[in-house]
Amino acid sequence: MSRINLSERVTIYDVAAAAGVSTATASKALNDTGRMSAETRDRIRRVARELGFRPNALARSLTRKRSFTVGLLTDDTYGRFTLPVMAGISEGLIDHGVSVFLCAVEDNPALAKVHVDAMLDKQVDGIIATGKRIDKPLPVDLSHLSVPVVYALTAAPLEAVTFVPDDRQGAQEAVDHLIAAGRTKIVHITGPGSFRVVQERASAFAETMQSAGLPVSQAAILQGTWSERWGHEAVEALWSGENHPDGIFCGNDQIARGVIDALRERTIEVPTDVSVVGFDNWEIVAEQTRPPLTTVDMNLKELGRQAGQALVRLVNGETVEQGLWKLPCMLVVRGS
Amino acid sequence: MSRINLSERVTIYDVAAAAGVSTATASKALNDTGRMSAETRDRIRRVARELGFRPNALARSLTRKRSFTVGLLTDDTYGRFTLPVMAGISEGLIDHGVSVFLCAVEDNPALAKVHVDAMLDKQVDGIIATGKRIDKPLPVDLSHLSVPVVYALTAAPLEAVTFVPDDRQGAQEAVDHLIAAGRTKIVHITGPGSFRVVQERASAFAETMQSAGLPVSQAAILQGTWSERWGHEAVEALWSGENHPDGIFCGNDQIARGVIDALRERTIEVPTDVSVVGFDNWEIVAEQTRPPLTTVDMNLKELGRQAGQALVRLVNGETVEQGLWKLPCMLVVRGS
DNA sequence: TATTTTTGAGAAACCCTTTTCTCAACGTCG
DNA sequence: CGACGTTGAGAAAAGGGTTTCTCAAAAATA
Repeated sequence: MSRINLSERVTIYDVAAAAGVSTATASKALNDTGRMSAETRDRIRRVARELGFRPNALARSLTRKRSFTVGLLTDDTYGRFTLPVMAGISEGLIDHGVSVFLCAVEDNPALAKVHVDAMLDKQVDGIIATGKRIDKPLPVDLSHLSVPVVYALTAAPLEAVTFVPDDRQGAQEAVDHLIAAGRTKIVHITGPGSFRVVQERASAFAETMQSAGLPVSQAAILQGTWSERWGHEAVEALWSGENHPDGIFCGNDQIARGVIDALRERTIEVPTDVSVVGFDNWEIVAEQTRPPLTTVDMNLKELGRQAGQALVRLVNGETVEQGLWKLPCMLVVRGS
Repeated sequence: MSRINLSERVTIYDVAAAAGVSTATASKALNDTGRMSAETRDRIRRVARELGFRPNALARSLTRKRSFTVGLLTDDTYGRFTLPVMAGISEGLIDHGVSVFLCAVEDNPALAKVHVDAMLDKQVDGIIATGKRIDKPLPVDLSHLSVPVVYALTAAPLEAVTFVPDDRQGAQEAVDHLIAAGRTKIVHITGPGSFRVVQERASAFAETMQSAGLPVSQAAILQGTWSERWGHEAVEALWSGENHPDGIFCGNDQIARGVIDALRERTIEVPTDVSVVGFDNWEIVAEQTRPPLTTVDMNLKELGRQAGQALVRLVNGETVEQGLWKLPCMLVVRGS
């Protein structure tokens, strides 16, 4: 009945005792459930506030069978894409009172299993898997868990709920921007063909050119590495022949940086002679080029936020349409 | 006494029933506490394994008053330094069965408070604060919490336990490397003086030069921005006068990149004519320069790991020496 | 053989909150 | 004035473990 609380932490027993009611009544007052007079409710709330009562989430989770906690699995420890996604997830979920367990698993299946088991033991309500590439899965199978799973920026089973940037739409916006600027001889300098995003952006490039009635040969798509050096080399190659392009759509910002530098070395004016558009909006690169780089932003933070909210909906028993959610990219127009 | 378990999850009641013992005995068998015959203990364990029993960490934490969970607060959502630190923390703690709550707080004090309160409600055993600069604190005061706090790569109260890279030692190794390569006219091209790391690396540069008996004027330290462009400009400035340096220690890898590019434009050979050393070991930059960049690695992952382990010690009631722990940097020798 | 000690295991309390059920008091209606 | 619906609040169980205490049986000692 009455308990003596020796620890410093204020419990609902303390609140109930101070307000002269039972813990049942106190709980109902604080959660705005049950029936009681308005005065009682207010009094309990006031007492709770004065005592600085904060419910123990562990005990609450135990009865509610909801921990308001989710797990976030990532295989990326160095990349620049994961951090904004994770930040978006964290931000989007804290609004719902949900906390996020961070689990860095590298490419280690054993480590991944340890993390997943630990999360499950801690009764997470759901799991978000995220990574560095949309065409490589995490080193653990999450498809038969007892909790819902959402994927963001990583490879996933077909029937899963997955969020990725809309590379096609982003590429299309980039090319449309070049065309709108009056460019007609446009090439695409991009990364290794083994990346899915390279395929997507390249085919969107080709399609957009065609629908604009512009010629697009296979030679207009140059695959290399994700490096400034490759941007340099590609420009060398292009300008060693005749027929120079007047617009260049680059597969990422680093390549674009190399392209712009190479053009300047050749005293070709950007954007007067040639327009350049990048991809990623990696501000540390895009804002430092001369002129500043026009590029495509993938809205990764928003992507993370949406992934988090989708998971909350699943946890609440609502349905979320399965499959690939492609979130729009946004063209950031700067000076190039 | 006997309970019927309708949910799919296996509880200790199920184990106890299947083994024909009480939950008290089952608990003791599984935790290797209490007294019982070896046969009983083995039998209970075997049954638990067969049933796939995994204890509910929530229930366990409630009685043990240890949640095996810590909070990780960061104000960095884009930087490249935080992710390895976080990964190190996560890795170092999972070995102790500890999970990590990720909280991205930007520079928002209200958001930070929400996160801290949520963590405390969830009974975290401790908190790690991490950020992007060692001279800027997080937007929340963590100094009077009921749980221990450890700081990593962020500004902290003097009496706190804090982990940062040893910038002085790193700078010293860089300069020593240049001296060992026979360089005598060495300059330091670095970032804005408002950064503490700039001060530290610069003064270590000066001291190392002096102890080697080499002249070091104030003009040998050039402060600018953390950009390739500044590396370019600095080289322009240096080579516009007489008396060119034969060794350059750069404040970060981007500056070094700019320096190397500018030198190549002037057909100055690296490392034949001039040796260049960077700082950060940002592989995406350092491995792409021509030649690949010799640079200082801050061992951020290890730093995170140590911060996590220090927190575990504090949580266990062990003492950890207060103050600034400066963890050694490591020179990565490549081609420059 | 009688007494003490050790051993093995279970009953019950506890951790903190939520939730269902019960119940007295009160007001309303016929 | 008796039957009945409301209202306000509490008792108790539940959630899944851990831990302290108790106690009978077995073993050791006298």
